[in-house]
Amino acid sequence: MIGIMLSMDRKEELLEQVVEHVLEHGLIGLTLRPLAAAIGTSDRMLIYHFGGRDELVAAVVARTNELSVAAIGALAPAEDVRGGVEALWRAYRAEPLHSCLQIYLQAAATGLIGMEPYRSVVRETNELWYAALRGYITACGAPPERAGRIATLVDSSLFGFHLDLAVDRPDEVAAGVADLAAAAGAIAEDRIHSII
Amino acid sequence: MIGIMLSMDRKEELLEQVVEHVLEHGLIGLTLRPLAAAIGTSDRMLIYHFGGRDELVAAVVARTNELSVAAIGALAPAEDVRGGVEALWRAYRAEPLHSCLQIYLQAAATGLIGMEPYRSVVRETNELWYAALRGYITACGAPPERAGRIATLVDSSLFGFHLDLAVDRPDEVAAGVADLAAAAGAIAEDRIHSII
DNA sequence: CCGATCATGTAGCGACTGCTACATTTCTCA
DNA sequence: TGAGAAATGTAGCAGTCGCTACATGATCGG
Repeated sequence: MIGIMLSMDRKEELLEQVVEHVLEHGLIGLTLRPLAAAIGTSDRMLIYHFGGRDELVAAVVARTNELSVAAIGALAPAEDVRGGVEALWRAYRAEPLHSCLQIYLQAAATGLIGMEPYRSVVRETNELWYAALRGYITACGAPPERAGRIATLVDSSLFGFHLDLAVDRPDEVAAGVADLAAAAGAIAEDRIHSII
Repeated sequence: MIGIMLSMDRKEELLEQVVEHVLEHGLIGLTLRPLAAAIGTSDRMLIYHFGGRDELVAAVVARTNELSVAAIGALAPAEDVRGGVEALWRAYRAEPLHSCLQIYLQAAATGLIGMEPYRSVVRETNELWYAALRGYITACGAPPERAGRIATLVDSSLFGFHLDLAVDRPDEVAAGVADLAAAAGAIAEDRIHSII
């Protein structure tokens, strides 16, 4: 029993180190031997504890998603939806969310072409992440019947901004986020008709 | 001279086949031998004509971006910006833009972790793509002084929707696009203050 | 028709991949 | 304390990677 407990601890300890390494060096092109050497173990042990590369990758993606969800959970609700969107955007640009979203991006891009286990694990993480985002939007005062609609708009757009910001145009994105926040606020307060 | 012409034609011919294969099977994990076998040549010849795997990948990303820009260029301008955003969204979901954007996503995700040639070629394609999008927004009646702001908002958000649509929630995205189109229209007509 | 350049086939190199067989050490618990 | 399980080290397997040396067709201008 204690042996099992200890082995679980060892696996958990390895996972934390692997996640730390992946957050810094990326998920695409990850291979066992360089990874193992970087965290002071061997490919032999990674396979022993996780069962194979696929399971290790799935565990990493799931864990980084947990970190993302926890980061949203730790975010203090803003006064209104518009302030919430801006607070979300600040969180997107800070750690740990910034690096976690990059991992998600790499997993999603790989999963889009059907590669497992990326495809499956990304689908699973999406539900948890979307629920967390919808919860935060609701906590910011969005009416529950429109929280899902707002969360979808904000989720997609902020992720697009995140990618654009990382790739190019670091300045012009700010205005876009402000516009998005204004639109989300208008939807929340049912003033969306004024812009339609 | 004719020999050179023929060799250029051969390289171009190979590139078209490679792009066709990549559009279908993805960019991440692309390797020379299976690719060559699929299009009826050998890794030896791909390296001979392109110089190496990196140059081949860069050529593929640049070419798919050209296809994307051409698709935007072939898009008839809408009556207003709001209609333009919805027309863009329809184009995003149809070929060839749908597959081209998936290639861009994979290249961007790989370039984000610093891997060359992805990082460099994605940066180069971004400028052409952004210019094409801004041009279309302008053609739809956006005032030039706000076309860049609108294009950034629309580009980031629609790409986020594209990713979300491919991964999950195919239904709930429609309302988000409509909201985005409304917001873009409001910005274009300087009615954005009404929602701020 | 001949030399030269281009194009392609053949074979293989060294490195790396995930993974495994086997032996060994370390630890736990009766 | 000793038996058994868990954890780890060592060595290597079969496969794939990008790439290249070498030889051979193919095609051209002179």
